[in-house]
Amino acid sequence: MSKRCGSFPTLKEIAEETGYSMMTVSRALNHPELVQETTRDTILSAARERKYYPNSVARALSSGKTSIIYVYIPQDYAATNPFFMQIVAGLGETLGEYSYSMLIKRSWYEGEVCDGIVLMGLRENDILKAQNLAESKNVIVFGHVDKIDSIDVNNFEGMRLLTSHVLKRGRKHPMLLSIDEKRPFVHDRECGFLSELPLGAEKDIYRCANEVETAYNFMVKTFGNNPLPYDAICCASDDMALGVIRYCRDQGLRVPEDISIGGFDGLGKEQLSLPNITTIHQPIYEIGKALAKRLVTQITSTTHLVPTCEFVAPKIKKGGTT
Amino acid sequence: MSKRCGSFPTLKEIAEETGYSMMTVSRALNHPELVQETTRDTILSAARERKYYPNSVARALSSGKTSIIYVYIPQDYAATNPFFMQIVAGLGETLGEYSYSMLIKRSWYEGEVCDGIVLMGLRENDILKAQNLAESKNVIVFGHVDKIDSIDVNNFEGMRLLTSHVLKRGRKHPMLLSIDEKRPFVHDRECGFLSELPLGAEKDIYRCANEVETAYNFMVKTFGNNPLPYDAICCASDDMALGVIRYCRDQGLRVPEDISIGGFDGLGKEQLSLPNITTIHQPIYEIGKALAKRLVTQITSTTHLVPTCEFVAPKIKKGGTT
DNA sequence: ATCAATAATGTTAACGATAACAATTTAATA
DNA sequence: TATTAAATTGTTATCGTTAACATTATTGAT
Repeated sequence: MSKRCGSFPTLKEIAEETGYSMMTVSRALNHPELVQETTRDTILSAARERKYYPNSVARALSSGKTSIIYVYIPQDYAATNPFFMQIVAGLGETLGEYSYSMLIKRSWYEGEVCDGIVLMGLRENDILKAQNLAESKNVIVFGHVDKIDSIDVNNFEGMRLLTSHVLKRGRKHPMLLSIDEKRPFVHDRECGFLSELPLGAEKDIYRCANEVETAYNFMVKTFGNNPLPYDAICCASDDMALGVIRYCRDQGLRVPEDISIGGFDGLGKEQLSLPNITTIHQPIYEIGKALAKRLVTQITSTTHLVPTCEFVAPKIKKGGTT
Repeated sequence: MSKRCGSFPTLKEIAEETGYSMMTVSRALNHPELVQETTRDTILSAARERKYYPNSVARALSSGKTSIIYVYIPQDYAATNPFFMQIVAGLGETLGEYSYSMLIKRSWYEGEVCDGIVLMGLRENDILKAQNLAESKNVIVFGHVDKIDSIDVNNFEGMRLLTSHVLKRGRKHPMLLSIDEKRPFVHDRECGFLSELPLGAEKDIYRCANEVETAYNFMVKTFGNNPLPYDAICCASDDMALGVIRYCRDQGLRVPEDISIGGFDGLGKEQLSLPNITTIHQPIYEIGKALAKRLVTQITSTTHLVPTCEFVAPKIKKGGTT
């Protein structure tokens, strides 16, 4: 049978039992310094004995503060995506420290009642809605968005690092296997790749869907059994790198002796290959914590904060494939 | 600056604008069949135009229903633990289908206001509290608990499967590297191991902490460079199996030619070894979905449901280590 | 045409807490 | 001692919505 609130007392009952007004009871619990010591003791011990717990819903309605942060995980990503799971873990960790709870949602609209909102994986057509939302609510975004407080991985720098790394190891002709989506992070990674190469390297960028199988098939279809015109392959994800490694080995190429292969993400998949893939590690968990901290700052700040986008530089995690 | 509810209208304002009472507006939105078609149209279009969104907090206070499910992830587990993340993902998936939201918490007390509660990873001293809680609230537990609706992996059957598998492959003397914790799931796995062996096999159960390094060190300390008196090692987790594999290879033993090694969990770690570890795969994501479904049933049921513990049998995922 | 049943809307009172202001008591100062 | 400031407690209104009951309008049956 559906169970209701149980038998816990309300503030009113505690007030009646102790003979004080509801307001004094409320104060004894929330602002004990405003209440005389003796009454405070009376009230607090009565509350403890009768197992009084404040009703968070009533409190939220009255005070306008919910202590709840809405976290939106876009529906078009699997909920088990380690990327989002790590961010959520980081968020939860830090929000908890500030006594905020985290409400996970998979679709969003403008009318939610909460103290703050975390958005991530925004698509082009969500951005305007998000900027709107940010005018009346405390919002923080994972990913680079104008006019909203946001934190992003420096994808440009990440791919620049990887490209520079293979060049330093003596490779002359790297290609980039990029992701077949029009997303800012993809573009940034491509620019990072180009920044380390002479003009004209655009032709060395290839694109396909971000999956092991697809990357493998793409390589087969594009290069078949012909000799590869490249001596290094930078991949926009570790998944793709796994597919590419398989293709190269199929072709009898030794990694890293004959060809260098680098990945991007560093969320664990790089360990699925032996030797481990050299990858660009995104500190996702730490970013989750940083997002939470910034959001709390925004909520508790009394002055208007200028929206800022912070870029976190990822680090290279050297494996054995380069 | 801390931002408030923004400029969204309340139900009262919609009522005033359309000339109807608040109650009629409320009904038009929640029980449209009770309202005349013409008024319904007037109200609904006004609501849409003015971007009215019901205040979920007020609704919850008034109706006593929050549409929120509290999910407790024990504090002594990392929030990034794939085990919990997978369950949470499954929970979120199914709860969303029933329009429930999921509030992630890391510590719990009895006075929460919510429609239902999911508990997992309960310790001995939490169980009584949980049973208490379940008397007045809708509670479901991951893990076997008396008197509360719960779902658990059949750990006995899982380890029995693994043990039986290595025996069928011709091994004669398997040992079990179990986890050094007094938890029911550990005990069940040990019993599953024993069930396939002749009496006296208790002496073949060893225990250490559930970590790669610890398992490796334990093996070094226990068996050193002496010849192993076993031809198969069942491990209570894939992490431990990884440590054991390293030890065996250090000793010059070939896996699986000289010795069979099996793991438990099947959450991805089994792929970190080449060949992949033969493991017992726990369908955690599906269990998350099942937990959600059972909880929703409990919430919406009008009759008292007898608490049941459902055991889900895990399946063996054959790798190359046995 | 009358009355009962039904449909459509309205009124009042919660839900459980806190904010804002009012009143009282106590302490401190001149 | 008078007077004011500070500390303590109380009163009232409010947050935005829905449940329960009350009213009015409409329909159908006799």
